[in-house]
Parts: sequence; C-alpha cells; structure tokens
Amino acid sequence: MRKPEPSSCSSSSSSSAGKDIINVQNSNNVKLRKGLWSPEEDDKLMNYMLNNGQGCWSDVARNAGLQRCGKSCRLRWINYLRPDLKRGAFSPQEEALIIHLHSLLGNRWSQIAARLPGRTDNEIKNFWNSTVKKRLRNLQSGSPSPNTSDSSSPKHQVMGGLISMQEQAAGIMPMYMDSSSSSSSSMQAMALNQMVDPLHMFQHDLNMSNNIASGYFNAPQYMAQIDLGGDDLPGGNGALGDVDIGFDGEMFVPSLESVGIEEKVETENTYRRAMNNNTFHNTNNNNNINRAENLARVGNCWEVDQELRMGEWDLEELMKDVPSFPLVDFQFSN
DNA sequence: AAGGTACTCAACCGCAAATTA
DNA sequence: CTAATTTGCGGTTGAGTACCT
Repeated sequence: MRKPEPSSCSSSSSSSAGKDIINVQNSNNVKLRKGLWSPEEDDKLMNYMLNNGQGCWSDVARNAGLQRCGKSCRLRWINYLRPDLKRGAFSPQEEALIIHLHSLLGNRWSQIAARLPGRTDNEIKNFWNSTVKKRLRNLQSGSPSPNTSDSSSPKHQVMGGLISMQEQAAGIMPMYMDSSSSSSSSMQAMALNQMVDPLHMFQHDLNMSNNIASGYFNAPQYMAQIDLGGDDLPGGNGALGDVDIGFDGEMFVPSLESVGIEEKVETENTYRRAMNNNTFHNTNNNNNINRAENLARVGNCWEVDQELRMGEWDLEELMKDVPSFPLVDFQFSN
C-alpha cells in the first residue's frame, strides 16, 4: 500500500471539485483535463469501450485519445456512460429498497448499488445525502418536509407517504431520532424501514397498479401465487389509500426495544423466503441472462452473483432474502 | 424582475485494498 | 518479499438550476 503518485489523478493542482476545465500535467508532461466532460470526450470513451471493452483504465485513457487520467475515465464510464444505466428518478420500490439496504449495510454504497442494477453508488449516495437524510432530519425535528407540500409529482406523493409515516414514527420512538451520527442515522433508517417495508410497497404497488407494472415478472401471477396481503405483514393492515404508497392505514409498530438487528432480519426473512422461493426464482428469464452477458462484455461493475461480505458477519446470509433486483426489474410503461 | 436560498448531481479527492512487476 | 501501479470506495465540493420571497 502506498499513496498514489503526485502526478496521478489526485493531483493537488486544484482543490476544487468544481466543473471548470483545468489542465494538469502528469509525469510525462502530458496535460490532463479535469472538470466536466465534453460530448467529444464522451464519444471517444464510449466508442473505445464499446469496441475494446474495459482494460487497464490508464490504457483506456491513452488509447482512446483522451487527455484524462484513467481514474477520471473509469468514473465517467461507471457513473454516466455505461449503456445499462437507468435514467430518471428512483422508483418508489427502489427508494424503499435503498432505505432498507442502508439499514442493513450502512454507507456501503457500492454494495447497495449492486442490488439496484442500473444505479450507481454515486447516484444512490447523492440520493441518500440529499433526499433521505433530509427527511430523517425533518423527522427528527418533527417539522414537516417541504417536499410534502408538493403533492403533484408522483415522487413526492410517494415520499409524502413516507414522511407522514416518519412523523408518526417520531412520536412513537424518539429515542432513535436524536443524533446525526452515522450509526444513529442507520438506526433511524432501520426504524423507518420497519414500517416502510419494501415488500409491502411492492405488494401494494402491484395491488393498485398491475396495469403499469411491467418487466421481468408478472404481477397478477405473483398475486395469485402468494398471499402477501397487507394484513399478513406487520407493517400494514391492507387498508391502502389510492395515492400514497399505502401508509394511510393504521400502523403496527413493533417494539424497537425488543427487536434487535438479528431479530428484525429474521422477521423479515420469514416473509421474504416464500416470496423468493415461489416467485422471483421463477422469473429468471433469458432477458436477464442476456443482459448479464452484455454487461460482462462491456466491463460492467456489478455482478449478478457478487459475493458480499461485511465485517465479521456473513452479509450474504443476511442479504439472501432481500429481493435481488437482477431478477426483478421495475420498468414502468407510459 | 431580481436577488437569495435550497437542492441536485457530476466530478473531484484521499485513502486503502488488490494486483502486478 | 517489496515496491509500484491500478482499482474501488466513501466523503466532499461547487456549478447549475429550481424555487421562494
């Protein structure tokens, strides 16, 4: 282990992370550009990657004729140019899953991103830091989120539902809501997550919008195979509203004092096992296989069977019952 | 319409792990 | 085995933009 060379991408020629184009020199006196990528640079990198695949990133930068360091090329490809990237706002399911995964994984953005194909760790990190963190803060202070006032956008409808849940939660379990430390943030998210169960959201979303749920699984079939109605889950009573993501019913809030992480995970696992065994595994179709192959061909950064480990406990074991998104792609038709 | 504030997101930095020579 | 290099990650910054007063 050693520090990177001063001439590398982390050159201290500028402390700005801003978007001005700044030229720095590497050890070969070749000027390296920094800052925003031009469309021409994007084209060069895209063409090179599609034709040659991923190799050593410094070679990519050189061979593609880019005056960028390899690190910059890698970042640009992973966060912006990769053909499998999703665009647009996070779906309610993705949002719920992020909250859920963050409660399990903390700030391990790359591992969270690995469960959300088409999303990058940077994207998720930004989403968390700007949107979710703010909501947790509002929850902590008890003040309503400014976002809740905008009920016109679908995203805000969903998150408005989230907020109202958070506000309910704030009165119930204030002990989890009073610190900005990361661990406490995780606890907040966990507390939140106990009510914002992604599976519950999946189920409700399917209930109310089978007509728009498309992609790799058949929603009506799913409903027929497993009875996971809101009444079956500890997070809801099945009395679902028509706009918010179904939190307007009364909430069952488990005692947090009595539910540790392991218990919580096991409780959730109980519900997820049936789901995974009966539904998701049956949906592994050719689309997914081909997609995975294509991604491998262009050097994609996530792997379907990525092995996950965290600290001293077996992350894979912990995560095995969390729906794996490579098997379920939420694409909504217009 | 103008100025101020809040928010988003692309891109940077530093560090550490992994890999290669 | 060691040093050098590459890769990957999480934290942070700041320009651009949307929203508010």
